[in-house]
Amino acid sequence: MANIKQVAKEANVSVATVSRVINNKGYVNEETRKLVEKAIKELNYVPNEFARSLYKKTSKSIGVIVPHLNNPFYYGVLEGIEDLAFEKGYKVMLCNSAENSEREAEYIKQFMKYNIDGLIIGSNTEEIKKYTDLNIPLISIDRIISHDVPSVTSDNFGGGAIAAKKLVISGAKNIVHFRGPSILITVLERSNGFNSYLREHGVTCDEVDLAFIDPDPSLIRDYLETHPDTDGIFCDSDYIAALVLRELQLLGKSVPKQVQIIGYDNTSYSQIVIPKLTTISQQMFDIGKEAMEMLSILMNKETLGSKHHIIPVRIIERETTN
Amino acid sequence: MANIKQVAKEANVSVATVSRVINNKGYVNEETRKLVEKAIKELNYVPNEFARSLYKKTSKSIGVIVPHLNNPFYYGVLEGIEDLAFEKGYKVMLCNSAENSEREAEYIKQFMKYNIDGLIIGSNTEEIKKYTDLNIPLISIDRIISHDVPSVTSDNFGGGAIAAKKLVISGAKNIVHFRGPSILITVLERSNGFNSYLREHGVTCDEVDLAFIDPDPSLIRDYLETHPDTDGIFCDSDYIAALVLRELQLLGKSVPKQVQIIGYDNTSYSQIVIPKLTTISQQMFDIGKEAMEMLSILMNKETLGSKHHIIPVRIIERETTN
DNA sequence: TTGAAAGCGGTACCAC
DNA sequence: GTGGTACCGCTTTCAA
Repeated sequence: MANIKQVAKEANVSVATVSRVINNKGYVNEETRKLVEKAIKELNYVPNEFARSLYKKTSKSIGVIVPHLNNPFYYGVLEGIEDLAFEKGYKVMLCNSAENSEREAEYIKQFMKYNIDGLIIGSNTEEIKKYTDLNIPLISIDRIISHDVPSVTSDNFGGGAIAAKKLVISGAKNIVHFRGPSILITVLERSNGFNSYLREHGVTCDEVDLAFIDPDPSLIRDYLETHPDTDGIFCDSDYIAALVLRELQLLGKSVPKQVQIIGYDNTSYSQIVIPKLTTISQQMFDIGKEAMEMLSILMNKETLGSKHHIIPVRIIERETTN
Repeated sequence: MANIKQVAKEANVSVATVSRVINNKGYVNEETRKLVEKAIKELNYVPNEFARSLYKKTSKSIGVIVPHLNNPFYYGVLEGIEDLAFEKGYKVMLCNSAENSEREAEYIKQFMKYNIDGLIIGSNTEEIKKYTDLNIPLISIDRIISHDVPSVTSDNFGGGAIAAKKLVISGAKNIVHFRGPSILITVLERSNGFNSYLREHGVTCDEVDLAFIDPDPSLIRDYLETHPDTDGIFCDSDYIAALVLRELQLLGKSVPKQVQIIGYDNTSYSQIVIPKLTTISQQMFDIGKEAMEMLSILMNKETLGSKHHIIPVRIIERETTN
């Protein structure tokens, strides 16, 4: 691998001049520039980012922490982040914390060794202080971890409310919410939105907590068997909704005639089942993009207009509701 | 951020000694070590990896190029890679080429700026030379790109053959293969395995090419409508299989009585439909892990026992076959 | 067992 | 416009 010195020698100039050329900075004669560029090409020279970063104390890279990878939500968010980061010239160092606190800590340490310029967190494992102590620009996604830490979240409350509204308007009376794990703030927000609309309209509802990863179908079956009059179901993911639909069909229920279902996320699950799922669509890509946009503002030492951005959701009506 | 000098000052020793302590290398008095460790703790010191890499010309990081992210196969492979990489102390720089050659080239340039120690490619966009010219340890996943480049692939030929065998034994006569795009070598290998078993047993089959991302259901419907006697279907992904199942059900066909279906990948799609899909399971995680294992051998300048590893597949019989 | 110092590959200031 | 050079933070000889 050629270095700047060799290029300088080849072009018969000093390293300072080469540096000016590759950074497009300061005065350099057109002739000289041509010479240098020729040398660069000939030697196949690529500037060493370590040396550069060592001096500049910035790395043009950011860290992203997500709790899993096998989940369309984080997946989409990640794509949004990566897309804009690439455009802005930032590298993404990915940490899949796998819900493991030690793993996450080790990753953060690595991140710091690499002088990351900013961090996007979508994780529940650590206390806020661990992140703020890092003293670098910080954006939280999917939940607000503190008033001070800027965030991009999906409108979970609104999503719950929209689902409730649809179910109520369509005439459901006996409603159940198959939620994600209720330790998650996002799950609670959705619940709150869902319940508050129902309460206002004099409807009550049951709640069943399920894991997002590998939810246990027997919990669903048990509930449905013991509550045969259920006629409206809200699920915190399309995957759960597909599982619910499956159990209902095995029980001989007709959807949406006897029971209506609303899923969440608008993933491909919602389109491969019969009938296709009505679902709440989160703009994952937009969440990621917005987070990167805000982080980049912070990294440029500018200030954010508003700190907490909420990305709207919308209902996609398909065939599991009337 | 504290640096080595400050630590040295705090501990009243030279930077050389600090370096010896953090690297656990060379002689250092037990007393002095304690002193240094105390200073490190007090100043919350983390060695700067840029400076270190600059000197050592190695980065303890690898590059991984995948053609997409929204695909359970690459997803699983990535997890396998990441898992072992983390264990071995390597950072993973991810490139989602998004099937875009320019994007990939830009990423490779970035990788080189960061002195990656090795590269894992699972991409079809570039010619081999582009990769081998990099002159760093290289592993190809999912396909063999050249005799010289070590690879880890899934037993696609075997997967096709197993599916064919199952269908033939279960009595299917009019068989169709809903494939991925036939420009992909993996798709062709599966086809070859599938067809060669069928040929040996005197059965022919049709082939319909579909996109892996967003396959068009109307192509499936058209085929099924014009070939009502179809009784055995092999699909190159569970997602395609789920779509096929959906169309069959809409046409009033009973599965597996009238038509049998075999999917591919053993993803969650296979478990949410009724009936559950029989499918061919690829060990994505193992593929990733094996690739990282081989790469790490190469990076340690050791030589590989065998160059091309084929990871076996297995059939998971569920409810769409007899 | 420890320290001084050269050097890894760049950047940017200061002279000319 | 261009070149010399100190310096970024760390590793590793070499000498003491």
